Amino acid sequence: MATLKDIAAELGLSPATVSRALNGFPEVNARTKEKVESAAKRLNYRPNKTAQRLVSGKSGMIGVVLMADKNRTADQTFFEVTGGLSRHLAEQDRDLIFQVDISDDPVAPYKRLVEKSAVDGFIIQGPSRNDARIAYLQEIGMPFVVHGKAEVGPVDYAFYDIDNISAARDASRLLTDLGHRRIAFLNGLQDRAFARDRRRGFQQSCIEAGIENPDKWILFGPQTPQFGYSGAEEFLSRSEPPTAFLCASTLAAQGVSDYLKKNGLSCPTDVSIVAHDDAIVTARAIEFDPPLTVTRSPMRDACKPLADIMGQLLNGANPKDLQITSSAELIVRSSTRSAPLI
Amino acid sequence: MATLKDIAAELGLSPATVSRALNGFPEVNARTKEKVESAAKRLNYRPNKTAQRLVSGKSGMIGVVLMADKNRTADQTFFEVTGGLSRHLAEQDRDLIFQVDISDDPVAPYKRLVEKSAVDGFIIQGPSRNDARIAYLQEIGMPFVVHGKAEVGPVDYAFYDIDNISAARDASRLLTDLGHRRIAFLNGLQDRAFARDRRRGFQQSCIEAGIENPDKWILFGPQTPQFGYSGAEEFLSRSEPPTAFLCASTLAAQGVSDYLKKNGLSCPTDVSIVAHDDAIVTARAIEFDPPLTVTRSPMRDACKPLADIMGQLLNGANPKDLQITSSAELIVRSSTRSAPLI
DNA sequence: TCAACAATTCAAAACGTTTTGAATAATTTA
DNA sequence: TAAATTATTCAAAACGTTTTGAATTGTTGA
Repeated sequence: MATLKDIAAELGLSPATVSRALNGFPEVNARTKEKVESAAKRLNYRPNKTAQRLVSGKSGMIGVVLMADKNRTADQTFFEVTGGLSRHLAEQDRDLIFQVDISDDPVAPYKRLVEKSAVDGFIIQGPSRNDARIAYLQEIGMPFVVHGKAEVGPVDYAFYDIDNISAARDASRLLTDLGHRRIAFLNGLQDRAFARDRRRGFQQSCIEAGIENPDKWILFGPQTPQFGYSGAEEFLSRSEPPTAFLCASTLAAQGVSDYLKKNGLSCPTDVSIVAHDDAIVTARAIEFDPPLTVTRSPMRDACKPLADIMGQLLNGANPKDLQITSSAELIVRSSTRSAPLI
Repeated sequence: MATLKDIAAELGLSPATVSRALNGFPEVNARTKEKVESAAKRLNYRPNKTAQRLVSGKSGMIGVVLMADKNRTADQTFFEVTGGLSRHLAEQDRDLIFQVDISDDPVAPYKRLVEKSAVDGFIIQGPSRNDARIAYLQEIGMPFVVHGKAEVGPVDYAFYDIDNISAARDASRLLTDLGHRRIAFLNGLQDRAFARDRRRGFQQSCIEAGIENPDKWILFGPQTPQFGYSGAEEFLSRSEPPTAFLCASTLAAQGVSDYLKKNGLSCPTDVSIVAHDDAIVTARAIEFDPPLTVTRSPMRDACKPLADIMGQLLNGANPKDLQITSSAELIVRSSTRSAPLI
C-alpha cells in the first residue's frame, strides 16, 4: 500500500505538501496539486484510515446496539432501520458498528464501545422512559440520536420521531366518526415511549367522542400476531365486545384478522380494524384481506434523517436544533366501516 | 483520558515499561507491574484502540455485508446469524462492521471496506457458485470465512456449512420409506449452493426408491410463505398430485400448510410435509398444526463456529484446516404419515 | 574486587497521517 | 534596487501505542 511518504519521495516533495494537495488546501500550487493527484492515482494511494483517526481523534464509526432479550419482536423493525442507516452513513463515509447485547445491563454494551473509543456516536432505538442509556451518554458527553422520543415534554437531545399522539388520535377518530363506541386498542409494550404517546392520542379522541374510561379498552403487549390473536380473543369474549380494533402494528392486526376469520366474524362488516403501519415487509397492510386502513409512516423513512442528524451532530451542531417529528398519514382502505347497529 | 505517558510520568517510568507491564511481558519486575496496574486502574486508563491499530496494522473489525436487493427473504436468517456473530466476536474483543449494499456489483461494498483498510476479515453469507466476492478476497489475500460452502468439490477457503446433501436425503428418504412416491420439493433459489446440494440429496433418495425423473418434482424459489403457497397450488393441480412436500424452510412449509387448509386437505392424512428447520423465530416447526417433521440445524449454531474460525484465521491458521461441515438431525413429528392408498 | 551474566529499564524509532510554525521562493511595491 | 508582500514549501511535532536495540542495575561466581 502506497503511503503519503511514498508519493512525497516520488515527487521530491514533503509529506506535508502532499497531504495538503490531496485534501484540497488552497495554498498549494496548482501544478503541484496536479502532479500529486496523478501520482496518487498512479500509485493507487488510499489514505490510511487508522492514521487519520489517530490524529483526528475520531473513529468514523457509529454504534448501533440491539438488546437481544426476550422481545425478539423488535428485530424486524430494528433491522429495517439498521440496514438503511448503514447505507446512509456510508454516504458520509462513516461505518456502522453493530453490537448485540445479552447482558442484563442495557448500558454495558455502550460502555464497552465507549471505553474502547470505538465510536464517535450512537443511534439509540426503542427508547424507554428514563432510559439509562440516554442518561449515560449524556453524562459522558457522547453524541447520540434517538429514534423515537422518550420523554413527554421538551428534551435536550437530538431525535427523530413520528407524532404518535396524532397518529393514534387520527386513527381512533376515524373510528369514532364511523360511529364506533367500543374500540379496543392493542398497544405496544407499556414501557415504550411510543406506546405512552399513542395511549394519549387514543384517550384524546375518546374524550372528544364522549367515550368513558378509555383505559379499560387498552391492552399493552409485544407487537406480534400472537398478541393480536390473544388480544382479540380477550376483548371479543367480554360482555360488551368491541366493534373495532386499533392496533399498534400490522403484525398485531394480522393476529386480530386471523382470530376473526377463525371465529366466523367478518371485517369490516362485524369488526373494523385500523393499524399503524411501519411498512415492514412481513405484514403488508395492502395485502390484508380486506386491505387494511392504516396510519402509515415507514420505518425506512427514519434512516436518512437519523443519519443526517448524526452527521450534523458530529459537525458540532446543537442537539436541540436536531429534533424532528414527522407525522403519519391516514390511509383509508377497506377494513373500516360504520359501526354495526346493536 | 489517561494515556500511557501519563502513567509513566506518574510513576517515573518510561512508556515502554508501562506498556510491557500492562501487556503482561515477563521481563518486567513484579513490584513494578503491580504499581503500574494500580496506577492504571486509579487513572482509569484505557488503551487507545486507534493507536494500537496503527502500530499493529490490524483494525479489530470484521465486515459483514448484506446485499439488499430483491431477495429480502434472506433477511431473517441473515440477521439471526449476524446478531450471534456480533456477540461471539465481542468475546474476542473484535467488532462487527455492518454494511448494506445497494449497488449491482456484489464486490463493491467489500472493496470499499478493504480500501479503507477498515476490516481484518469478512464473513460471507449466502455464497453462490463462482462467487465473485470469494474470488476477489482470495485475490487480494484478505481473510474470510464462508457461511455455507459454495463449490461441490474440495475448496481452499475456510467455511462452516451443514451437510445439505444428507439433510435432503434423510428427509426425502423418510418419505419414501413411508411409501410416498410423488414427492414435491420446494427448494431454495437456484443459484444458491445449498439448493444445489439439497437437490443432489433429493435425487439420491429418489434413485434409491426407484423414482424417475426427480427433477420434475423440484421447484426453486425464495423461501417464503408465498412461495410455499403458490408451489403447493402448482403441484397439487397437476394430474398426478404429490402426496408429500419437502420444503427447504419452515417458511415455505407455512405456505404449503396454509394452502392445504384453505383447500380442505389434511396434513398428514392427505399430504405429508417435511421441512428443513433453521430454527428462526417467525416460523417455529413445533408450533405448526400439526407439529412439523423437520431436519433441524439452527442458524444460531453457526455463529460461534464462524466467529471461532475467523479468530483462528487471523491468528495465522491455514484456511484448509478450518472447514467444518455439521449435520442436521431428523426430528419426526406429526406432519408425516404413510402415503395414502390411491 | 572484577568480570560475567541476568534482570530490568530506557530512549528512540516506528506506524501514517495532520497541523504548526518557520523557511524559502516568487512577486509586488516603493 | 531594496523592501515588503505573497505564494509556496518544508521540517518537525503531534496523535498513543508497540517494538527494537541499547543501557543500566543487580546478582553471581571466581
